[in-house]
Amino acid sequence: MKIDPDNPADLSAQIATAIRDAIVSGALIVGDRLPSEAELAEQFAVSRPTVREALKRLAAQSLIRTQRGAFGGAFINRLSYADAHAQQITTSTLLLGMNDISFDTACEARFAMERACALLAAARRSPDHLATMRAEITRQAQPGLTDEAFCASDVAFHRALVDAAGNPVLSYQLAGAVEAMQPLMNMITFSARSRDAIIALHGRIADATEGRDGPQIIAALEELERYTRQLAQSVFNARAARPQPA
Amino acid sequence: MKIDPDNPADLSAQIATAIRDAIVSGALIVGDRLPSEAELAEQFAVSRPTVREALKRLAAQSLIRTQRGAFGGAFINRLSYADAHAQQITTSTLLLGMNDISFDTACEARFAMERACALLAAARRSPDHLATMRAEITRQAQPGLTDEAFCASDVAFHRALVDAAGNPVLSYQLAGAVEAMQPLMNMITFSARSRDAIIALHGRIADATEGRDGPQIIAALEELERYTRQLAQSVFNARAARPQPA
DNA sequence: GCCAAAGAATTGTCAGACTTTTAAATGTCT
DNA sequence: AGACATTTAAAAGTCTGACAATTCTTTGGC
Repeated sequence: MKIDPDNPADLSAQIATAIRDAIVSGALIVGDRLPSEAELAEQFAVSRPTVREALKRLAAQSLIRTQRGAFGGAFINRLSYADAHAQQITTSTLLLGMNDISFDTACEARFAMERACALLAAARRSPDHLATMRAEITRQAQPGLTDEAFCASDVAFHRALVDAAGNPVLSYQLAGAVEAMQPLMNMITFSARSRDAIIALHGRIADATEGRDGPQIIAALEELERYTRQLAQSVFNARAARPQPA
Repeated sequence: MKIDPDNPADLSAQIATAIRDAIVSGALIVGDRLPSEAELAEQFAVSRPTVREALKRLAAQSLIRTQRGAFGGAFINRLSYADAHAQQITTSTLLLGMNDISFDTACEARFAMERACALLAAARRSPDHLATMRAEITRQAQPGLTDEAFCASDVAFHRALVDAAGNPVLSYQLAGAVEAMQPLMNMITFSARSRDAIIALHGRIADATEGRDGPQIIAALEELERYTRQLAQSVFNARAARPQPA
């Protein structure tokens, strides 16, 4: 592992890249301990703060974890599903928030991916997943629920459907698509009538999942996508008609 | 933006979280300049190295970019598709590499998501996407091609299909699924016969895309998934029968 | 008016010191 | 001998102060 002092890029970035490459290539494996900061500083011929900046870069991506004290140090971290999930969601949320992506585009992607889970979910759903879905539907029907809580429950419902597919990789990939939509969905005000419509569709999805009827899940999801896009459209129209001054 | 000095977590982590939250919540928007390191150090009542470690964490996630010189500093970065892609691929690759996920699980997820693009790709494909697909098929048929180059072309082919769906969010989400499979696929040795079979299926996919026949794309993808899993199975069986000593 | 040089702001890097945490090693008592 | 307290050493976490490199602005000269 070497770095080039003449490279215009930050030394800390170079060191981080060198170590990251070693991890991705398999030269460093989960549980391995990196040399101490002082040793790394010596190896790369840089100062300890520079090494530390590099390590913080890796820590930000959950690639390493550090432990203080004797026999502490930096250890190669097993990237857990939870960590990957979290990163995926942050990245997706920022991507959607910063690049004026239309609601339609995001919505289309999200439902296209969710429909991909339908057949697997129909085949593999457990009573547990069904129970979660039913529970969230019940919650969504509660009268005093804020829009934000309604959205959160909506996400939980759909995550249960995705998890029912029984494929952790799929769950991880979908997390970004489903959860990153939440801030966009939060912009919508859900009237009692629109809530009823959504809850009815959720009911259809839950029924179809219980009956292991994949195509029916897909049909309901398609309808839900249509309805969601229409709802968003009307919100945007209303907003355009009455431009809110700051 | 405040931090808690009594919190056992690193100060740099706390500062990074505080700034990240400000970005995600929209308090800081693209192009904004953060205060200089010295000013941040004063605001948070920590030293400059600590602030720098926090900034490096954010830089690792492409949330900020720094610029030297007068009127330089740290600026909120627009998270580009390219950056998001790259992060997605690294995360997915590591997740797959570190968690002994079975080939079948990864393969299932990847094809489930790719099939989700089929209908959109059929509706929206441009001549450009078709040309890329055909070109990659031609490359795959070349005799002297290494297994690695074959895999790379395979990825390029599938990415063209995904891009044909004309939804950048979908392309971004799929990037992880498709590209992260590559290291796993590289473990397979492709005989001339298996290459022919794959190329034939790629041909079917290209034809169906040209003919805007979504269901046919899905059917071909399903067959490709079956064939890929069978191929991997035979490789693993062969390996199990003749355990390679180190 | 244009070009070159000086100046100032800001990040990048270094050296050294001190603090805090942690686990191993050692010692002590029952 | 075994259990518990104490010491010790290694390592990350943090701070201070300094200097180098970079880059924009301003000023001076022509």
